[in-house]
Amino acid sequence: MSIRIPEKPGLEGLDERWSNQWESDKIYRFDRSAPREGVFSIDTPPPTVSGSLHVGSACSYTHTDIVARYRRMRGDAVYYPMGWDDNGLPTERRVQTHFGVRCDPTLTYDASFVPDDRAGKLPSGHRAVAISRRNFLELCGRLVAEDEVVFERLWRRIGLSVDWELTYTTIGERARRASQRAFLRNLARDEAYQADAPTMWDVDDQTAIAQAEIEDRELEGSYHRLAFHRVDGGGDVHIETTRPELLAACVALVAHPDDARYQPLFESFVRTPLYDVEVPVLAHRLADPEKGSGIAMICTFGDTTDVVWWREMQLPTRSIIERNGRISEERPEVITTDRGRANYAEIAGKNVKQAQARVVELLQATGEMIGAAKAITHPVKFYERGKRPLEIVASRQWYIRNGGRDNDRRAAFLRRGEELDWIPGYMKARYDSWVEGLNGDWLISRQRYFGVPIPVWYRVDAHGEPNFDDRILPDESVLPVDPSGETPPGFTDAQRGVAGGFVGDSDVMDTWATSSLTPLLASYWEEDPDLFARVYPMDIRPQAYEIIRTWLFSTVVRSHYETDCLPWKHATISGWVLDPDRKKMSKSKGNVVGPMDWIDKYGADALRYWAGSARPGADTAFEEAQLKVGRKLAVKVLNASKFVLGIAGDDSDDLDKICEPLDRAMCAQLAILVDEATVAFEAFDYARALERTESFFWDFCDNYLELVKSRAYSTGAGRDSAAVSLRLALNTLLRLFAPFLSFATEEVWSWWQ
RNA sequence: GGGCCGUUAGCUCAGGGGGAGAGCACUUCCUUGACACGGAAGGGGUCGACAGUUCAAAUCUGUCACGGCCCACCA
Repeated sequence: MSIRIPEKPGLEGLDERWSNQWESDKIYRFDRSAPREGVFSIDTPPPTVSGSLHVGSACSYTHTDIVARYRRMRGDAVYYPMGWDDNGLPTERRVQTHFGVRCDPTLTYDASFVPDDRAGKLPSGHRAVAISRRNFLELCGRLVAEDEVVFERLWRRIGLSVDWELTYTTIGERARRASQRAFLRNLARDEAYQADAPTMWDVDDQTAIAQAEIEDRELEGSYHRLAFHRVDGGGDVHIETTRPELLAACVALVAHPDDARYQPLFESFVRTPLYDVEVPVLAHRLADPEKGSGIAMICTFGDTTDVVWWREMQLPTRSIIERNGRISEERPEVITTDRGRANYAEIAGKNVKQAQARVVELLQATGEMIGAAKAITHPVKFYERGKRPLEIVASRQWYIRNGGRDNDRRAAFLRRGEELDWIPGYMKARYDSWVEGLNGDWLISRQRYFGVPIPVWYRVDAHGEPNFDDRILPDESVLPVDPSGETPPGFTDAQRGVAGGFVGDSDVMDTWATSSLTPLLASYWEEDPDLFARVYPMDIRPQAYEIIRTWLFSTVVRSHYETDCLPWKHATISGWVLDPDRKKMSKSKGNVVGPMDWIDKYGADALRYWAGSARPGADTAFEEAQLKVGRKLAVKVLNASKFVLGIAGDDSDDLDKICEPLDRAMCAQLAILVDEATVAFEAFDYARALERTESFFWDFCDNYLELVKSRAYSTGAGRDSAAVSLRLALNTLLRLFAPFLSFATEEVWSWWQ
């Protein structure tokens, strides 16, 4: 044994040195011979690489690393992969702004295309260059490759003990293959299906959106009171609406069956203002007598209640909003009067806002709007990344059954939630309320480009029309496929889009449809059965609470279908990192704190310490002061270790030499600490383990070390007792600290071993 | 409308039936040979409010208030 202790130990350079050493020694490689019961496997969240890196990411990934390091010290073979979520709309958007391009799938590939790297810095008037789908996808791939390098550098720097041979991306070939394979199996088992139905639609991104991606925002709006005219000449019926621009899409009025005011009108007809279309007055339980005038107009489609009414009462479809958010140029056929046509021409081609303003002017001019608009604020549905309210558009989409329309499945998924060990336990309530509140199946198709293609072709009939019920599916062995570029078996490319030929499904799957497979993907499902059996189902899913309804739930759904079990035993849910003013950090607010600068200033251990003090599930404010405390602690560990090893570096570990009462008392306390920390770690309460260890350690330094100093410098049995005790304490404390202060403890270990 | 979490020192938070705690900040002092990126001493709180259970409540129960969040509704 040789002890080489630096004259003046310091933290400078430890992060770089040890993270490089760990990688070159490959000490975090998974042991593929470990039996399942000796494995601890982690379904690492693949970070969205186009997202911003802030200390929140560093914090939650450190939590998982703390757990991983603890399990490894307990003797487990830790399976700790890393994925990159590069698939999806965030990347497309970044490519669009970064390179100043937009995808036009009608263009052909231009191999000589060179993007303008300065485009992102050009003035906003700069027009996006239209490029082919393939060119666009190439740029996506190029940008995410750069992003992934930045992420990996950060993860290594904060000391994540990831097995860097186990990386995957959600757009990579393995992910596309797994995602398409899982989809085809869902389809074969009737867990996936296609339907032409009204769906929530983002008019800017021009794609359908799933319920899980929708959020409410409070918006200014106003009630407009409109006069419908009774066909029997009995006068007017007044309704109130926040969306007068949809008047041309009105298909009925509706009131509650028990509402005496409107009972005489049920089954009679009224004429719409401006357009003179006759619509029925109907009764339905969902009509609320308390709202507005108690009678509402049903439009196809103003909100989700309209969809319910439309479906349950089998009303006609009279859509006027196009996929781009503008009023259709094509007038509904039912508008036949001259003034109806003229009034429609006034709004055709306008966007929703413009159309609303014009409709109100027209209504005021005809006197069919009663009084002034009443300003209100009301919740409006938005795509969570969107800028304009969602519209409801009828379109053909793919769905996966998630219990939203099926009580047996819903109950099965609620039971899966019961089976799962939630940390902290109260996070389960979010899962339950989400599953209980589902109002439809999971819409997985997106009318976008940078995603996993839906692996389906359709036969084209003799008239040249695709028959969406006549599907051609690829064999699993040829996956992944791109139906937009590849030809189904038995066809030639010349038959694409022609009568008797085929067309490829042009949609891609939503990114959650692929990331819901991370436990399968990371475990090499169907690719390495031996490995899969050793690591799946996995032990933990670490993630943030805000994606319980998306990532966690959808993963439970997919694993339930594919492997008939939970994908993991425990879900460790981390909180948010807030800025020092307790506001959520977000790029748009400009309050994002980047981790690298802080690591440069205080060291990775300081950041790990700060992260380790955050309790599972709790929001944490970013505090520079805590980094200073962490740094101070790491320095203290180095100095105390230098002292202990300076005295007892060459002593034995013969515990029988511990004879002094003071030493024995300290060792007894140490044993209690180990028990407490172990219990805490086993329950994933790393913050408590850290707090107990830290508290013991400072007391150890300030009191025990001072008391024992003179004896330790002397000779005889008392000195030996002190020396052996010091070695034991240091050895133990280094282990307890190692999951947190991984660099400082590794440094000390290297002096000693 | 239903639900979850929180409210303890100036700040960040731990504790969880019987002494009100830690770190930071603040005050005073100490270049003692592991460490000045250190150490010693100290001031500072009716533990959100009210009621109940109990010999005893910051801690358990209930009600309420405030803050944050989730779900539903959203004409």
